[in-house]
Amino acid sequence: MQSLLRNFKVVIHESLYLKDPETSDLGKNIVGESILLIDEIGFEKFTFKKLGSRIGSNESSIYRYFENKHKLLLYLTSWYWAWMEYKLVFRTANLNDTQEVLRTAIEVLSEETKQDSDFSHVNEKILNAIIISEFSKSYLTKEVDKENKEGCFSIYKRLVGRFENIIQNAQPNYPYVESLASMVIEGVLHQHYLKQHFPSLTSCDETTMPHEFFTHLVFSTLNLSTHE
Amino acid sequence: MQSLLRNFKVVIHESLYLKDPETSDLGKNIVGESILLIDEIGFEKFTFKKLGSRIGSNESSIYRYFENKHKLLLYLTSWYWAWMEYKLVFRTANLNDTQEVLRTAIEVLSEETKQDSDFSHVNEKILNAIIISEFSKSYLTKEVDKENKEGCFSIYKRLVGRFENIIQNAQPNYPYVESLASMVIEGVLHQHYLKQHFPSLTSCDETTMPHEFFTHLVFSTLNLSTHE
DNA sequence: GCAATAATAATAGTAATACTATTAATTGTA
DNA sequence: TACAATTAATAGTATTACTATTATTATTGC
Repeated sequence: MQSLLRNFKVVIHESLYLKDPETSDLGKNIVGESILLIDEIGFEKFTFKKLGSRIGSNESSIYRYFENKHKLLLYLTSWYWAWMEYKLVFRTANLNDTQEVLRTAIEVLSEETKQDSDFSHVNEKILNAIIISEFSKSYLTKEVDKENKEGCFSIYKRLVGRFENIIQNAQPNYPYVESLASMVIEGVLHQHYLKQHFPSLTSCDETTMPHEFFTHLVFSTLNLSTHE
Repeated sequence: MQSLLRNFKVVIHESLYLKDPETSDLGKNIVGESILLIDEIGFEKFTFKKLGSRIGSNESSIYRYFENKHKLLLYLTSWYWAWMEYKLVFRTANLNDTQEVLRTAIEVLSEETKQDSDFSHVNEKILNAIIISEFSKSYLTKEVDKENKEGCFSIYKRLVGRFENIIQNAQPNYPYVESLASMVIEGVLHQHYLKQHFPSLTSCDETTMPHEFFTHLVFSTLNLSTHE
């Protein structure tokens, strides 16, 4: 997988940037370091000025790549979901059994990113961490409908759509595919967050992984046995 | 219920305010109008200055009640969850069957607030709307652990705890109560948001209510029949 | 009814944010 | 070498998120 990922280039909707950050060292640096800085100080306190001084570059140079920090967040989240989609498709590719596909999909969606796969300027482990705490902020805004029309969330929606298909294939009669798919993808992030900050509100800990909870949930909701 | 609610006074942890807004007209006005203003322009663009000019009062006067806008949001969300807890307890009070209690609880948690119950300065319908789009922002911050220790989220945690008990009573063997409870409460808000802004990602629409999806989900996960 | 006290309003001021605009310096490429 | 594109540096603006001070208005205690 490592080597395959080396050839993986994320295609991000061009309304999310002014200049494609993949086309220059500065651009890659902006993306790579913004992930680390957002993780350290949180999105609210993150500014282009701070990022500039961190990468030894100027505030205004960053503005040539991204309109503002919100668009940068949209870029990073799109990157993450494109990467997740890639993992999902790859890991379920050669499976024949629809239930096996479903089980694997839930695993891919809910597993922690253990280590930086290190095929690019992006640290996926830390990107995963900021998705858990910042993703919601990318769409819980007053501009959501406008940005949605512009295609800012298309990668995420495509991923949810893929997961919907996987669910539907495993259980063609289930009537709430869309809600189940979106709830699991969002719920996984939420459970990871609770594990870190509100342990009393989750059953997930060192011994119980989110994926166990979600596998049980989805399979019993779909009236399928988990073979466990 | 209307008349009972008239006697209902929400007790909010005092670390969330500098001066209890319930003790003056200005305070009540701050709370009441902040809900409307946040709903109109969104939490990011909401400022005490704008609120001040809206209520014909001064910015600095608002600072005597709330340390900053984040604390005000914590106050409003606590108020909402306290009100929800009240509705939950009240509506499940005289039910004997544990499954009936569970069904009702899911209904209370996932139903839309249809109209302002008008027993206070708070418009619950609009408060419900801002909870859907702003609640996550109250805890997805770098200060979450510190504020959690101070008790800022205790009402919410208590509500989740109550729902956990309801689930556990209906099915004592279920191993993921905490996660199921927290996921449903959060998931309800998420499905409502999707319904408004990403209809393709949810099965909920004019004819299908979130509560149907969640009832089916919870009952099948707990291996209980829904009698439907 | 008056004084004391508390609450509110008005004003001013600060550091930081979220940008935009202009010009200068550097680098790549034909 | 030249000229185009990129990046850096500087400056500037309006707004935000406050704090501090003083003035005014209400409330309550005696």
